[in-house]
Order: sequence, then C-alpha cells, then structure tokens
Amino acid sequence: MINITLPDGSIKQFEAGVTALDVAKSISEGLARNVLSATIDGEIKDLSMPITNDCNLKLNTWNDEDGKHTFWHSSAHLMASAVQALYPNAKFGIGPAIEKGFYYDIDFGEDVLREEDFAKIEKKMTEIVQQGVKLVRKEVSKQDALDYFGSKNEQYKVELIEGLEDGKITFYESGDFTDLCRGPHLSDFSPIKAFKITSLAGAYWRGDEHNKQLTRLYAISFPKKKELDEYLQMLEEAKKRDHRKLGKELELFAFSQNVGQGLPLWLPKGTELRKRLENFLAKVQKQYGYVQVMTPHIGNVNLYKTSGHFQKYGKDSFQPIQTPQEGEEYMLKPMNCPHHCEIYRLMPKSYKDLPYRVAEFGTVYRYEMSGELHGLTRVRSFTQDDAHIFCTQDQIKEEFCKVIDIVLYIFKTLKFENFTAQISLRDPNNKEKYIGTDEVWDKAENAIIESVAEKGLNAVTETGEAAFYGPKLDFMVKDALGRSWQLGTIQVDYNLPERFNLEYIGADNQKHRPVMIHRAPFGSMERFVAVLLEHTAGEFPLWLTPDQYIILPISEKYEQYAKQVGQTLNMADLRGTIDNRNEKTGKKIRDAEIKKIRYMLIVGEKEEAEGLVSVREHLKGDLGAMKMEDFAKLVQEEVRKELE
RNA sequence: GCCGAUAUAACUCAGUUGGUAGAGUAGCUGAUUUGUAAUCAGCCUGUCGGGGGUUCAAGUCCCUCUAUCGGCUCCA
Repeated sequence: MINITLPDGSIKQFEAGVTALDVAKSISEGLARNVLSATIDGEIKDLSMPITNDCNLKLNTWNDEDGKHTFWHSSAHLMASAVQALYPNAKFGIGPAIEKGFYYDIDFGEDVLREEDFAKIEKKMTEIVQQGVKLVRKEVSKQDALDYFGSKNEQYKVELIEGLEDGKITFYESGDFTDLCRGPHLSDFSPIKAFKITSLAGAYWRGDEHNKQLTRLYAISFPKKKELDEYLQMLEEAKKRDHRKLGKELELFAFSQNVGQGLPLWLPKGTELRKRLENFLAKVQKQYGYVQVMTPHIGNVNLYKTSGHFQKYGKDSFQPIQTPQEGEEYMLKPMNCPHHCEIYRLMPKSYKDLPYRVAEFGTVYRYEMSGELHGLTRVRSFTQDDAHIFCTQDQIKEEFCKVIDIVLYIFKTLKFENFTAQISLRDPNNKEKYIGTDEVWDKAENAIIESVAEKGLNAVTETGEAAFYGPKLDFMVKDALGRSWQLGTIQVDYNLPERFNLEYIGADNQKHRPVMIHRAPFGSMERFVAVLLEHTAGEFPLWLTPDQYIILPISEKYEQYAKQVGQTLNMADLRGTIDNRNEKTGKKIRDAEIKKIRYMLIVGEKEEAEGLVSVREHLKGDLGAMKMEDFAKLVQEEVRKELE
C-alpha cells in the first residue's frame, strides 16, 4: 500500500500501481469525469500513469492552469493530426500550449497555407474527435526515435531528438499521427468539444531568424462550446479598448502615410493630456532633486562613436545626415545619455555635487523594423521621460531605491496594479555581446538585486536580457489583448562614464569616476499613454482627462448663461466646452456620454435664474443642481484626491 | 526585415459571376426652441491606397509599390 497526500493535506491509501484516474474515481464520479491531468510531486503526468510510491497528488481540471495546459497541449496534437491528414508532406516543428491556447509550427513545404484553409482543418479535427481517437504514450530509445522520424523525413523532430538524452524519450500516438512529446496528455480527444484556429503567422525555427520560417497556426480550445463563444466575445470587447481605436475616437493622436510610418501626430487633446503627465512627473522629480535640461534632436556622429551606440546600432539607425559645406555627419538622436554626459563634463564636479540628476523629456528617433511598428507602443519617434543620475559608487543603491519609489508612486497614482518587475542580467555564455569588464558588470548586477530586495519588490530575473552596456530593472504592464509592454526602466551603467571620461574630485582630493543610472518611469510618453488608454478604456482620471465638463444649454436662449458658466469654471482652472448646437438635450447628453466626458452641466431657465448648474455624471446620471462655484470646488477636490 | 491578411466618403461599413459606386454617422442649410442616451426635411461628400497590366469594359482579375492588422525576429 502507498500513501497519497492530496492538496487539502488528507492522506489516502491505495495499492501501488494505482492511477491518478483511479484516485479521482475514489473521490467522486464528477471529478473523474472532469480531471484532465495529475500533478505528482510537482510534475504534471498522464492520468493513466501508474503510481508506485508515496507522493503528493493534485488532480487538475479545467479550473487549474496545469489542467488547461494539458488540455491545450493535447489540442495541439489534435490540430497536428488533422494537418497531417490533409497535408501529407507537412513537416512538424513544435506545438506547445501557451498562456491562451496553443500553436503548432509546421513546414508546409511548397504549399502555402491561407486563412481560408482554417475551416477545412477544423472540420478534420471534428472528425478525428468523433472517431474516438486515443492518445497513447510510448517510451522509445533514442535510436528508434531517430529511425522513426528519419524515415519520415521529419527533419525538425530529428533535430529535437538529437538534443535529448537516451532513455527519456516518449512518443504520443493519436491514430495515424505520432509525435515526439514529453506529455502529459488527455487519454483521448473527446473532452475537446470546441476549438477555433485563430491566426496564422510565420515563425522562425527555434526562434532564430537565420533558420527557415515555418507556418505557425494559433488556436484555442475549450471543453464547452459556450466557453469558446464567451472567449471570442471577450476578445471583441478587448478590441474596443485598443488604444489605436480610442486614440482616434477621442482625437488624441493620429498617423499619416504622408508623414511616415511610426511617426505619431499628437493632436491638441492628446498633447494637453501628455503635457499634464509630463508636468506631473516633473513636479515629482523636482521634489527628488532633479534638474531639467533640453538638448538638440541631432548630434555629431562622433558623440555616438564615443558612447558606443554607433558601433552597436549605427547600421540599423536612420543614417547620419551631412552638413553641406564641411561634410560632417550628424545622427538623429537615438539616446539622450551622450548629451547628458556632455552636460556633466562642462564643469568640474566635486563629490559635493553628487548625486547630479539631469532630466529631460527628450525626443529620440530609432529605426524600428517596419513589421514591428504598433500604434503608439512601438514607434520611430518617441519622447522618453529620461534622466541620468551621476553618483558615487556608495550612492548607487540609495539612488536606485529612490527611482523605484518614483515608479511605484506613479503606478499607484494611475492605478497600474498588475505590473511585473523584471531584472535583466547579461548572458554569461555570450559575453562578447556586451561592453565592459566582468568586474563592473558584477558590481552593477549586485546593486540592482540588492535594491530590489531592499524595496521588497517581487521581480523575476532574466539572464541574457540586459542592455549591451549594463543590467536593468524593467516594469512591464499588459495591454488590452494581454500583450506585455515595458514601461518604466532603471539601468545601472559603468560604461558611459568610462567612455566619456567622466570624473569628480572626492573628499580625498583625488579624481574618481562617477557611476551613471539611466531611468525613465513612464518609459516613453507614447507607450505610456497607449497603455494608460487601454487600462482606463479612455475613462481618464479627472486630473488628466482632456475635457472635465461640457455645458449643455437647453436651447439657444441660454447660450449667454452657458458662456458665463464657462468663464467662471475657466477662472477656477477647470477645463471644458459648450455644446451650443441646435439639438435637443437628449442628443447632447448622448454625444457627451459617448465622448466619455465626465460631467455634463445642463443649464436652462431654472439654472439661469438661480446661478446653478444641473450636473450629470458620466455613466452615473443626474447629480442634481448646484451652484457653479460648488461644482468647481467638487472638481478641484476630486483632482486633489486623485493626486495625493 | 520575414509569413499571412487588409486597404471603398471625415468615421463605421455594403458593393453578387468584371458593365464607370451605396448606407448609416459626421458636416452644411432650413424648420423646430427643445430638461437627462439619437427632432424632422433637404443638400454635399469619393483619383475605390499609388502606379502599371489584362479586357470593348476593372472597386472587382494579374503585377508592383505604400500603409495598416495578426504573429516571428528585433527593441540602445
């Protein structure tokens, strides 16, 4: 007999060789029907796997991430089975479960797969499910595995097997389709009741752009048709929050083919909103002892040779422009830091001047590949809320911690609660990618790790993700469709001070090298506004929103009074407009609601007579009449609360 | 840059097998003088993304360029 410990801590006894499915049956028939896989001592396994020793067992259903993972992974095999039946020459890459669904990378050879082929594949998948095909696990030797896939010319599988250890190789058979796979899987396809192939994309084999590009089929599946419908519905809803759509509707920004791709045009309302964000941050930075500077949009190419950016990114940048007479080369500014280093160098610095914190809302230009451009989140011209902190070795941690405080304050004020923090370290196996010695890299990496620990920040660590000049701490936030974007960033840099030969005179009257911290709490104004738009669905906080109110006169007769109200509110530092169109009040309200304007002020005979405004709040309705001064106070108070 | 898709009025979208373009919204004009999510009537709006080709005839078919969308790769 063996003891099996369940997640609630209870221990049950079974005969050795019992399966997880048997355990589920012993608990309840319903569980046995819904269980998808088992997590045994932390490893996900097939339900049919005999259990021979004492263990901790968790039974995974659709409600567990592990259960979903198993379900989608098996769904990928189902899709591959259908593809193999329809395209006998297809060669298979990998087909994993992902956060939302699954995909399979397939080499279709001469055939070109199009979206119109999806229906055909889905139909075949349905047939396979209906045939009651089972998923059978087989253990095979490395040689047998190589022979099997070799004989079928499955070059990608052969390549994968070559990297595996003999004795740990398993196949899963489902009808005529056999796949190299670690598992686990469902015992058959019957639970997969609803599925949809969602998109098709090119994907380089093993993620390397030098390899052949395979065709990746993205899909999703569910145990119930209703769940699929709800998922598709949810996707539609998410698209309504897309910043590109809202940016157009709310007249915040635009793009023009005539201006060029990836070059955003900030419209009046978007510009004002962005300015408010910039002023907000500038005020915070002033409190933290920053000084504000402005630098040109171009710089001599030698500046970027000094910084190392030209060697690293010169080929992939907008190419330098030449002065007509002297033939000197100037680059569009891809980074603000070299300019700031020059500002540091202008006058000799004492240790008493440090930390020296130079901030700039600096617009930079980078040649991003055309396929990468995406609304405001990935553009070729953007404004960083940049600053560089020049400090001593001993000040790094304190300065780093202060920047973390600024980032957290901003996220809190704007209610970004679901962010993740990521520490990016260099790849120790690929050191030639980076500039700087082992010693300075170790120092910088430790400074970040210690600061994060000190601030109690919950961060993931990624090796190989560091910038070429130093390690960093990034803050990531997801957009409406669940894509992750990097916003805030803090980076320690020992290299630029070296390259620019920056110095300060210490208390010992000797020259020392300062350390530099690059940081941008928003990241870029463009990306930040984009993500903010998607988070708020365009329902901005009152302090940020373009129009806080709109005045709706009942008829032309009250236009004069409406103007008087507008004047009073303007003097109280509120912002809004008057809708004096010849429309009925219901229409004006409807339009104001669609434009997401927070307060609608209805003015007619009664209001004019008593100096009142009738206030209607967006999405909430009538708040009743009040004095216009009281309305102004209400808005001012709310703005104050939002920013405290 | 690569794979696949898309491009019609200011916006959202129709446009059958090729026969020189439509709707709603917005805009303009007039009537109405309006009280918490759409007042009525009339009018205007297009190099059908650009260029080339096939055809008696192209929004529709083919080629090419540009931009956009979903991914891959990249992201100082």
